[in-house]
Amino acid sequence: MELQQLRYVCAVADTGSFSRAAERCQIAQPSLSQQILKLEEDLDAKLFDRLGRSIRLTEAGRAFLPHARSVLQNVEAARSSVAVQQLDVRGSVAVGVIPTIAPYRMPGYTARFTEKFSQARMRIVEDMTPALVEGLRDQSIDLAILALPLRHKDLEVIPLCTEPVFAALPRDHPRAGSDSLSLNDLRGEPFVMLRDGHCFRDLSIAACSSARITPNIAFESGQFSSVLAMVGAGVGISMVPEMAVDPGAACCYTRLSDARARRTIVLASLRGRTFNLVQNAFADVVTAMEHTRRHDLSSP
Amino acid sequence: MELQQLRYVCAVADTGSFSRAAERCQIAQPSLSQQILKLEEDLDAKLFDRLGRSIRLTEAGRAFLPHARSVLQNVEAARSSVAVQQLDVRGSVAVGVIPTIAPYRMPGYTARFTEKFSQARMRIVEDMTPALVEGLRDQSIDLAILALPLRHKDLEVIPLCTEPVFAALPRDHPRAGSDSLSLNDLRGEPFVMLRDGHCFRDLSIAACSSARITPNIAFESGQFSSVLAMVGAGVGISMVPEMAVDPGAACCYTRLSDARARRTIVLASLRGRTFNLVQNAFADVVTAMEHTRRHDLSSP
DNA sequence: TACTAGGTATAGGCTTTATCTATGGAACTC
DNA sequence: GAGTTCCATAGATAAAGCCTATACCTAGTA
Repeated sequence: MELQQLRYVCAVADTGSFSRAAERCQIAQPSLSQQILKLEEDLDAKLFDRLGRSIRLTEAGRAFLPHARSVLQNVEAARSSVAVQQLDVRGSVAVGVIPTIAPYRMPGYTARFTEKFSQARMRIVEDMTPALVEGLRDQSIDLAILALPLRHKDLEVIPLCTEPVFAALPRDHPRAGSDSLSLNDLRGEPFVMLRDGHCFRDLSIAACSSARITPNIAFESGQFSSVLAMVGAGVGISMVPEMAVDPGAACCYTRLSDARARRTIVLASLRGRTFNLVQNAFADVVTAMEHTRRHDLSSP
Repeated sequence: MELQQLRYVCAVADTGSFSRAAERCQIAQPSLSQQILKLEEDLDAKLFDRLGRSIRLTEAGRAFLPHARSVLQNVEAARSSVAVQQLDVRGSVAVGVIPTIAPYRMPGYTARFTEKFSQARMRIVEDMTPALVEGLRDQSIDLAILALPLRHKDLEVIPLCTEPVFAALPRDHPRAGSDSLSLNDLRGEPFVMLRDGHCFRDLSIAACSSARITPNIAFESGQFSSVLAMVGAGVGISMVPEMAVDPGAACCYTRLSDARARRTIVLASLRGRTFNLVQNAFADVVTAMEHTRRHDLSSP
């Protein structure tokens, strides 16, 4: 049984004639005849009585016809369900973001995105990198904004920006106000760091390692605002990415010259995944905003 | 979109793998891959994400899948609706019969038929030939039992029996008790005849014409029982087919030797029509019973 | 790193089949 | 009785489905 055959049956039932049905179906009459015969053979039942000039449904035909119509309607429903889904601006997107980016970027992303897609359902998950990677894999989140390095080959990343890392020093620190600073200059200082699990902690420690420093960690916190507060209180020094630099905190910031003192933010997704309209749009917003930011910074 | 493609999609969704789906569908994996790709192209949407080893439905796929399953179920429903209809012993049959046969044969037919098909719905229409022919054409009746001649090329007839015609004479008629009689012997007698419209009236008049008689019609009635009663009362003579011969009536019967004095009963149906199980069974019962009757009459 | 295994996409050939044109045959019309 | 209409049949052609072989990719492993 083929869908074409069902279309032909319906056409014959509607027009009451093989010839007119063939015309409506845009095929030659013998082709339609053959397909009807083939279907009848397949079903082992005649569907039409050929009574000279007129064609009439047999009882089997009357039993079959509503099902045939139903199948064809269903096929159209299947087709349009996909089309609607493809264009649906009410789709949903789940975005993961690490805590050391979330407060600085997500408000801007979501505001811009919601302007254009007010009907979309958006879910934001703030968690650390391993949880987000897992989320991408099990598709509980669609996109993630996080920092390199990422050594998962099943993920696809789009670079968003690379930002310098700044040393955060108490205002009364001897090096406060320096034009330039490297980690080597901070050897032996007590460090305030993010808690274990934060990728920026790993980045910081890796940068220290490159500078042959084993940091002496005096305090740990889960967020930069606490870190900066502790630095301002003189507990130690720290490193923060540019976006976390807060002039309101009682710290001095100096850009670190170390090659490793850079953080690259990326938009990550599962390699090979397909996205809906809303998900693609969110990704577009994020990349466009970061592109604009680079442009704004470099031009003036 | 083809039904095969829908089967493949369901198989992939069920097994989570193109290879296993191909195995289940009894085809080579590339063939299945091609068909899925073709469908995706047709729908202009990816249905599956190929993520290395595992396959997952996209959102479009999730939207599409239930419709695909529904279509396939519907196709099966269509197929089985025909199969059930073909085998349904609860089908219906409408049988037309002319009044000059009905009382003599229908009781036997229906009794035998109902024995085997107690669940069938049977409708019996007793009317004269033109109405029955019209009924066959508009399919308000499926089969008709009537007498030749029938010169409608759109009808198909199966002969059931050919019976002699008897002269019915009052018991005190001079020719009553004759071994042999022809219409010529009855020239000038007053005739009792069926009313206009009955085909046996036409047959009777045609037989008279062949014998060069223009019957003088003294009385007309709608049924043989009245005819015979009038004959017995001496109103006139008449002609009746063998099955109408009633020893209980006050008549003498003598077989007419005229070549035209014969009635052929047939089972008629619309040429090219298709019958359900019950209709075929009724036709079988009728022909079998008439065949048996001929056999019973000829053998002893 | 290289190699194997598991899985999908691509390429090329073969076979089936849906469609076409031309024609036959039956029934209806003028 | 010729012409028309309509469905079925026959033979040819072109498309499409399926096959085998193979390339390609990822993941796991020596």
